[in-house]
Amino acid sequence: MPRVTEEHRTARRDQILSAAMRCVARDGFHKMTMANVIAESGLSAGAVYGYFKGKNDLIQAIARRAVGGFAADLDTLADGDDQVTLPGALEVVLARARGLTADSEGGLPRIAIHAWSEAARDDEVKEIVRTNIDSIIKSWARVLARARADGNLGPDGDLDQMARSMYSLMIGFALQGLILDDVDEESYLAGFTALLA
Amino acid sequence: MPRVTEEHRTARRDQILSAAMRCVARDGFHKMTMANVIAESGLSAGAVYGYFKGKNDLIQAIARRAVGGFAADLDTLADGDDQVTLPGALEVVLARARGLTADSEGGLPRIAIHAWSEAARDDEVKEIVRTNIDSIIKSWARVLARARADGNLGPDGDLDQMARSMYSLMIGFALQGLILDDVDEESYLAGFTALLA
Amino acid sequence: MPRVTEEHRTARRDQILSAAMRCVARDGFHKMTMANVIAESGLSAGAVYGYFKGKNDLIQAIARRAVGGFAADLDTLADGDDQVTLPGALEVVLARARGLTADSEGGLPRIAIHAWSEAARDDEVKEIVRTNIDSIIKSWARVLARARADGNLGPDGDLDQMARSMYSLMIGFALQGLILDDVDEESYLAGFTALLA
Amino acid sequence: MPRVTEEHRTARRDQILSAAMRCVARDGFHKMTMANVIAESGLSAGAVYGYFKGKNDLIQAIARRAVGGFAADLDTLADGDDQVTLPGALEVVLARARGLTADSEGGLPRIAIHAWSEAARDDEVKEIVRTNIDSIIKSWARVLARARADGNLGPDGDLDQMARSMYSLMIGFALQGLILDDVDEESYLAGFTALLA
DNA sequence: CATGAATGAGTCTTCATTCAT
DNA sequence: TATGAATGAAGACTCATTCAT
Repeated sequence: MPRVTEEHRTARRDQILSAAMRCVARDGFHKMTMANVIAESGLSAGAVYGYFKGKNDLIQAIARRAVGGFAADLDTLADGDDQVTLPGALEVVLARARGLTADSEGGLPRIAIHAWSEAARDDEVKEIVRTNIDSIIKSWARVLARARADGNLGPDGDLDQMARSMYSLMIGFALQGLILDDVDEESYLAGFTALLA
Repeated sequence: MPRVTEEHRTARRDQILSAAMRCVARDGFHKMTMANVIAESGLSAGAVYGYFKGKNDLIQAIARRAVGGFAADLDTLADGDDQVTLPGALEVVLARARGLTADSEGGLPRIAIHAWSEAARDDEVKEIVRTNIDSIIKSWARVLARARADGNLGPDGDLDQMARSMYSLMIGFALQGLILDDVDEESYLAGFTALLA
Repeated sequence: MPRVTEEHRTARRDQILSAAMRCVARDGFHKMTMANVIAESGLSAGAVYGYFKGKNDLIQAIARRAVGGFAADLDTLADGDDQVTLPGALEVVLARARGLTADSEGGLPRIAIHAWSEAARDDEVKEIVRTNIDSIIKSWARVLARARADGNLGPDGDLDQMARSMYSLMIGFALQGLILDDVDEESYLAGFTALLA
Repeated sequence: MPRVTEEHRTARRDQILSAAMRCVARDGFHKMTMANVIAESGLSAGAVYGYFKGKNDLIQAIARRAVGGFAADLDTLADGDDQVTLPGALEVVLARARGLTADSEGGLPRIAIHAWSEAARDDEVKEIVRTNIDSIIKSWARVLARARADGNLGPDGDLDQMARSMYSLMIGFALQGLILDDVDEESYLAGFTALLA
């Protein structure tokens, strides 16, 4: 029978996590210091450590949240009533990515890139990212199946293999958007559409 | 200053850089310690600092080397005599990426991912990566122009915009290859080819 | 204030003290954390602080209980009807020490050693230990007086001075029993008896 | 080919160790802070960590030095030309203990008590202390053998068992000397001698 | 009274960099 | 020019204690 409600705990955890994500977006995982997170969260050191076992635990929570949510729209597309085309589906996803970039938490795509980097050296983060990529590719495969059913995709080709290319197109946009100055959905989509033609 | 000395300097610098790249491939930029680099290079602290101003300088040199070299083959393709198709061009690049992964320096693609992450928080590295992406996209645009000239690509579409998708397909492969277990050039290419159909 | 409440208070205090002694036996005074004591006692932080002013207060209570009780049998011996010999008296005390080692509270001798160590740096604990040693030596002196009266000890020698050696023999056994593997009462007593011969 | 001589390293290590022993004598193992040791040694944090892996390593080195040296005289006695009696041997050892108490490093007996306490909770320190006790008991057994050969000890009794009592008498003196105010070699020896009579 | 979340000063440890030899 | 011992600021984490509920 907790003295403090479960909601309160969740809210506090979220408060810390959001603060930490702002730090990571600004500094990356390894230049994010616990002191910064503590200051940014407005709590005390002890409080933060009451909600997260340590910096590693926090990093994993951040990675989980950062890579999730990119592909939320894909399942909606696959299950929706509208005609599904590849450029149309990609457009929806890119729009989401754009939105996340301007997010209050400081840019999920940016954090996602840090998560990939961390996944390249830490097995626990790697597992988080792997699971996420798998899930997104599965979603893309469903979208492609739907496009094929709608007659907007040729009958040949393994959907999972094709989904990997769609995943690449999606994250490639996120990366280019962060590094280059002149990347916008419209021209990126135009390029992809022209390629398909 | 005699020429041998200059060669000696270059060799030494390379020796340090190679050691540092092994460290980064293993640990990432921020868990790479100068002590590790010093030990791995077999030189002394003072020596390393004689060739690189500091850790930042070293990081930038690593980033430069890591992101370079991915697209060396693209210009060859554009200038060569063989017919150029998109899947064919992508195949060449993926094969190169595969080769680099098993490199003695510990995997350039891995380091490249660390470089993107670092670019997201450090403007000097960002500039290095930006220049590199620009250059690769330019090369892809040349390849696409050649493919169009060869009649293997439709007449419509802005080549630079299309090149961005090709860049995405290329780096998406590198990322998936690092995180997922079952990524191979053949199936990835098959997916891309099916998409084009 | 009703009597039951007072009993309740005493029981609670004891509950905390026992929990704390298990912690000290396991971890020593300084690696014993209040959090551990709180968890081990099954009470809340506030409750524990209601019974003990703080960690120091708890440490002193533990020290008091740990060093007491070692020599309870000595007075019984001095006042009893049986013939008193030195090996016989020592045997009784060693048996008690053995028993305490296996105690539910985790080994009083072990805690006593921690108390000596603490006495070497904290004057309040030092006073507790000093009082206890004085008292045990006094008891030994009474036992020696009785042995002399029984004709089992020569007529010469200051009893208080001799008592100090008996104290040493007693605690030396406790210490050796904790550190060495092959210490048993029988052989230790045999050694002492042979020395006297 | 070290740039700095081995002697220099040894001297530095000793400088740190001595500083640390003063800290332990004053504060005990767990209230000894690395910051104190660093300040007391006059070196920097990094330097200290260059000579000791960490606090644990330092604790073990302190424990090793503190418990050693107590019994150095015993072997000399056993191998010497003078008649050996038990009170005579004990006197030599007590005199040494007295001397160490006033030592520049702050009192080896005091630190030894801390070491026993630590041995009760840390297996590595326990092993150090165990080895030391074993060795002292062995030395006492040699002294007793010599006393017996000299006709100053009865022919019966296992020497190793008797040696344990001698060890107890020795450390009991050290402990009492630290806690009680009125302990001096003379009266302690008188008590022991009277006991033997 | 009881609770246990929150506090924040204090610990140990690392590591980029320098500079006397 | 080369060395590597030394520096010390900065980082992650702990834990005795309090106090709002």
